[in-house]
Amino acid sequence: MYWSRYYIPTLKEAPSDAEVVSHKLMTRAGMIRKLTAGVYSYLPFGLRSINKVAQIVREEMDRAGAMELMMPTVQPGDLWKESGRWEQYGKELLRFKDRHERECCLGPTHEEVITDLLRGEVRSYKQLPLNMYQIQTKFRDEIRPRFGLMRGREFLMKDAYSFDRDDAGAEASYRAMYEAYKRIFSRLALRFRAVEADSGSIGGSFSHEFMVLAQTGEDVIAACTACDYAANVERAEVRFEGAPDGAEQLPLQAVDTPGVHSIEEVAAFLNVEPCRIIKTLLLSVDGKPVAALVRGDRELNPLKVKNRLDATTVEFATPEQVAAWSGAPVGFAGPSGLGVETILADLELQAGSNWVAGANRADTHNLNVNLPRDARITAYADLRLITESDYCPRCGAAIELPRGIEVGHVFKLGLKYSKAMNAVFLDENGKERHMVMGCYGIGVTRVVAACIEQNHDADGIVFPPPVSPFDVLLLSLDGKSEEVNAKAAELHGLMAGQGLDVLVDDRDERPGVKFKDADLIGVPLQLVLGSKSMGRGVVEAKDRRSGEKAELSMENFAAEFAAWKKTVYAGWGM
RNA sequence: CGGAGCGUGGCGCAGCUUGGUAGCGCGCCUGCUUUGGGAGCAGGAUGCCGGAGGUUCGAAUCCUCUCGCUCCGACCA
Repeated sequence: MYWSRYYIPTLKEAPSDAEVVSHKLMTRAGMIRKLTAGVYSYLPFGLRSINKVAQIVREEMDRAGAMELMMPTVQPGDLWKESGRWEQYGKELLRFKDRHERECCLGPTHEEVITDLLRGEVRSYKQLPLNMYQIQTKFRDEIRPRFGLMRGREFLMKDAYSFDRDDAGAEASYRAMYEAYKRIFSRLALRFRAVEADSGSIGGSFSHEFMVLAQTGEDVIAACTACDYAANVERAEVRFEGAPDGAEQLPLQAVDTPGVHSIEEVAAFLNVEPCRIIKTLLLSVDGKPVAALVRGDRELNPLKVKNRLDATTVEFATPEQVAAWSGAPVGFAGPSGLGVETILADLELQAGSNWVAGANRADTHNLNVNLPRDARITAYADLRLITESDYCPRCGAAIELPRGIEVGHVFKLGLKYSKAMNAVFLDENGKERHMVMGCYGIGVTRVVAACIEQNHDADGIVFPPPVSPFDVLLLSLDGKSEEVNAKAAELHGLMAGQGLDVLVDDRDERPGVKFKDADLIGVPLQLVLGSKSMGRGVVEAKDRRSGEKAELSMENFAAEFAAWKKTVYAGWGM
């Protein structure tokens, strides 16, 4: 490919609405253009990268025994009513009516369609297991699209669905996908981690997320420094095995704390450490009041409350609810005498004594609160967010909290959809049974964005070779020289003959422009051909990642290029 | 959804406070020179100043409405 006939509209400046580095660089490198909030056109250069990722995904899905199909983007509302998600899914589901006033939606995911498809086809256990996938445009009307391709409304996703006879089969399908995902992200030369995750709104019991590690990630991972335990902090277990401190229980004492609301204010006013205070969070769990107690220096993980109570919604109480339930304004709720039926306390609170807590009365706190004596605790449970000072729940080693970008998610769906939509088959005994399902997603366009978040420098994108739109960028300086042009064509043909995608920058531009653009667009292997180096019989080579330069002799180019390429790829762990 | 901000040639911005008929840098086109890390000179093209309404002799500028975009928040006991 010759740049003079290709379209890569590079920009010196990023548009002012681009905030994150992948969005800026993808725009500047001529990969994408925004059409409207969260919706992008993929330009030729960007699409090549997307297609490279998609191809690797495809190969590994096929290898794992999944079959590619393609389902519709426009889906009938009736199907979603059948699964119950027409009501559940909320505004992210873009709904509209067709000319016959029939309710429709744009597919944010395809459980309903695939379940509907296979329930009409699969009759016998002999036809199972099945795993089908597609690589297709999804639309999710996000509350707030942002970060370019990282959280768009329209994006390209690979979604796979497995159907099995029983739990053991479903487990095998899940493991196969988990392994396929590890292969995929390894092949893409990304630094990633598979983490335990909450299963979220799609449903199912547990799941794993695949996180591309990057400082700019929206998710925080709790990762063990010793074993391979890793979990989304939303899910990460916190072990507490401390014994009661055995201190003498002092009498409960109310003190005036006028206008003292927050933990920091209480700590300062009463001159106690935040870790000696009980934070009482009032929550509305499926509309009912629940109190959750954690140590003052800790943060509640609402998801743990949700899972503990097997609830569907957990929200922080409004100031009005706080007043009604605790009998005091916000800032003075406490466990003793609290008129809320369900009071959960974090494990850490079981061990301590003589706590400071709100008194459920305006401008008043209690000293020497001892939970067994002064409060009615429904249950002690792991309720809080993990911190860097906690230890691995598996092996006890130190925990670190790197950030990541979720690029893949594997779920066990169980019978959720097969029951709701009556997807059944006949087993060996002629008995009707529900298919056991799993679903597995990879955000293809997000993989490209996440890849750039992870791999860039001050000059631009630093593509890992498997994700790069082209394998080699050959800068042809001195484009007016017949000799240089002929040599460029020769090298292009030679490398293309090795199966490489080669881009030759033959534009009528000054060398500086070409160098800058080369670094910006991030092709991993850069070759420079100009009168100067030609005179010495060499081609200059630069590893975009390390910046290291080499010289390849023209006489022995094929061999020297192959060797150089190998060392560059080795730097990527390939 | 709540809060804040921004819409002016392709991109980045100034002009708006104090109304007088639009400007800068980059990019683009032509020519000459230049050619190893975003060249120089000369010439040139490109704006319904987001849209609608209003005030005014006159609106990019003031007022009202509207559309679009961006950011922040949704951990507070």
